[in-house]
Amino acid sequence: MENTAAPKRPVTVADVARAAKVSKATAARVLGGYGVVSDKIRAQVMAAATALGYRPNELARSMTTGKSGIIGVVVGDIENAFFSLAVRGISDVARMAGFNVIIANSGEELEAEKSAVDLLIGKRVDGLIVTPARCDRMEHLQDALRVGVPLVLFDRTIPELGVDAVTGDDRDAAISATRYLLEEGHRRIGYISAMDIDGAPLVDSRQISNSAVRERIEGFLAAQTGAAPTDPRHYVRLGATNQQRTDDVVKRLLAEEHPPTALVTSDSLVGLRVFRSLQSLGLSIPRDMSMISFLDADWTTVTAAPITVVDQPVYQMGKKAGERLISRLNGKDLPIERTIVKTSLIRRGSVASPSPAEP
Amino acid sequence: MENTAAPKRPVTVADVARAAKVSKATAARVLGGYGVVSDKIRAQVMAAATALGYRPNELARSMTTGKSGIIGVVVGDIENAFFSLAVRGISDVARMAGFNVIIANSGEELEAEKSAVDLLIGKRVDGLIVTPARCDRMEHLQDALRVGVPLVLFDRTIPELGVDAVTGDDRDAAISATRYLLEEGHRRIGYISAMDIDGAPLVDSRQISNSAVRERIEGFLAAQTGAAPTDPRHYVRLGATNQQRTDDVVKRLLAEEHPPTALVTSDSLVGLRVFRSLQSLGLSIPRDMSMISFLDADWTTVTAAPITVVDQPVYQMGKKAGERLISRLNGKDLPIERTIVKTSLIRRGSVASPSPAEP
DNA sequence: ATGAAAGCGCTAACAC
DNA sequence: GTGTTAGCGCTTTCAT
Repeated sequence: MENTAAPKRPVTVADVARAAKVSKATAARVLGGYGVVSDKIRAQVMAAATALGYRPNELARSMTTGKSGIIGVVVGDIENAFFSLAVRGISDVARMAGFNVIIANSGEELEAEKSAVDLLIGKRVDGLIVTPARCDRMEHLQDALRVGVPLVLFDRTIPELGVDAVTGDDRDAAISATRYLLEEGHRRIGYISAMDIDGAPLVDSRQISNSAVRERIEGFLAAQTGAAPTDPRHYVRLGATNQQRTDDVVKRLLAEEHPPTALVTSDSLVGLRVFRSLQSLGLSIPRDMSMISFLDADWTTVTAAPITVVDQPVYQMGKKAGERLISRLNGKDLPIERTIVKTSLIRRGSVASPSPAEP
Repeated sequence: MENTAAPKRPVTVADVARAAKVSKATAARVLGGYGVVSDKIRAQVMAAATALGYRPNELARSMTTGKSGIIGVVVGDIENAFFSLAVRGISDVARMAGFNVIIANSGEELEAEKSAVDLLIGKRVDGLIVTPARCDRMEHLQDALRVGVPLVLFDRTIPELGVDAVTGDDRDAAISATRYLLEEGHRRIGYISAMDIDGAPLVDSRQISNSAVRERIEGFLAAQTGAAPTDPRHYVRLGATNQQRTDDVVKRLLAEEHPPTALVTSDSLVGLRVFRSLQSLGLSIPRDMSMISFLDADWTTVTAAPITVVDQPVYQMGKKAGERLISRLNGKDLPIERTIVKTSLIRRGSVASPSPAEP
């Protein structure tokens, strides 16, 4: 006897109401779980509902309530372990709070980010968590604010925007990592990041539009004040966006008259690429080159010498961002806040003293 | 003078119509890009729209058209590189075709998968791509079909369901990997997977509810017919769901009277865990133990001996699944089809002949 | 080519 | 407690 046929037209509250011989409002009340209904009627309606195979139309529901129950998340690249872990954190708290998450990829491109935000607003998401590709372009984010969509920034911050942000303690983390290398005797340290601009030495850190990268570099430079024999900016290189470009960056760095004896890499993807470059150049870590990478990624524990890393509690960061947003969605009127999540240095085996001792 | 104030109440077609001094229908026509309107009026309306800062309410739009423009994707674990890559493939083709993707995590749990499917149907997704946690439970998927939501299975298949599926050539892949080990002289080969059941030796492969895992194991066994001195099922172990349980599984396997000389791991996460177990036991690859892992993951290229892997073109698989679904959404009436994507063995450095030669 | 009016499925006032 | 009635913002006949 099975389930009664294929209802091409979906079952609505009206259908259920009719079957249960009650008004639409009453049926809606039990189906929607609001208002008050007698147990008897409730049972009647439920019976009718399951018999007909009723499923609420969330669209219609959202439409009348004005809430979609969806949180929009715009990340730089979902393939990056950093973002997938963060998304997991966000999703977990979201699910607990009864929200769903819709994810969009910006590919770290401003235009894609813009249209993603636009689209999510069109879908009437209740709130937005965004990893802004650039911290100097925020019209689309102001748009979101203007239409009243709560926004939390993730990993990077835009102070002028006046919204919550959850980031790592990037400056401090970079300082710790750099100091550690300094203590181990390194005097020429390279810093490699993935920003999509040329691989030439850095001139002014303010030209870097990604606040996390910028702060990391500023910490890196600050830690070396008075300690480095030459301008440490000389060893800051951007543009490690893929393996080939990373190979170039690394090669050029090593071709310097006084090449660095240690490398700091700005995230786990760059770290992996740099590791491969070094590998293909036949350099051994930490004998020929020391290195520290940001993010405690999978691969850092299985290399011949496990990699010393700056451990960012990414999952926690995601959770924090989610919690913050959800608090706002639940009407809590909190002050704007930048949540800075502490990181720690995990010392493993990729750092050693430089072989030819420095003066 | 900036943008005119903060419109707490969003701008609707009616507002635009009023401002442009045309009827709601006309405004809707140009805003929605359908029907016919004179250029003059079109310009008028557009002007009014931008002036007021109109943004379409996609919810209302979906509500009346019955299409949400959303594809729902239910994956086992978004943190797993396998799934994030696949999602990327799906998203890319979806975006090109004008669809959005909403992702849900099942954590490989049937119940979570059920409610995810339910919820997505409630949100009126246009179609569904699901990685079924179990291939023997499909009521919720039949539900989807019953309400008319097109469905494509990913990575695993459920023949009885009669829907499209995109999978790897798991059986063949396992056969190739196993044969290769056989050719290298291995006679006792372990197979480790992550199914959430006990780590005891396998009795009957039909008890495995994940079709990909099952087929892999069947291929593994088939390849050894007549080649292995003992029943190869003895060396098939499940339950490597986390590092500790993997350590246990590996230890027990090595404690056998005749321990295996090579290991095949069912996916990159299990592979990583097994690698770590081996590492912590002080075993060197491939000297003390050979291994082959499924999936060409990041970490497999940076280990001291890079890992030989079964390379699954996951991104392509994701794209295929997306394309298939979108074709159906666009009304194409295709026959049910199981798309099997060919994999290949990438020989790197983790396989060597077993040290004490076998009789 | 444009306008008027009727819904989509649901919730939310407001009566009874 | 339960029923009645209005919409939400959009698309879509059906006239004009």
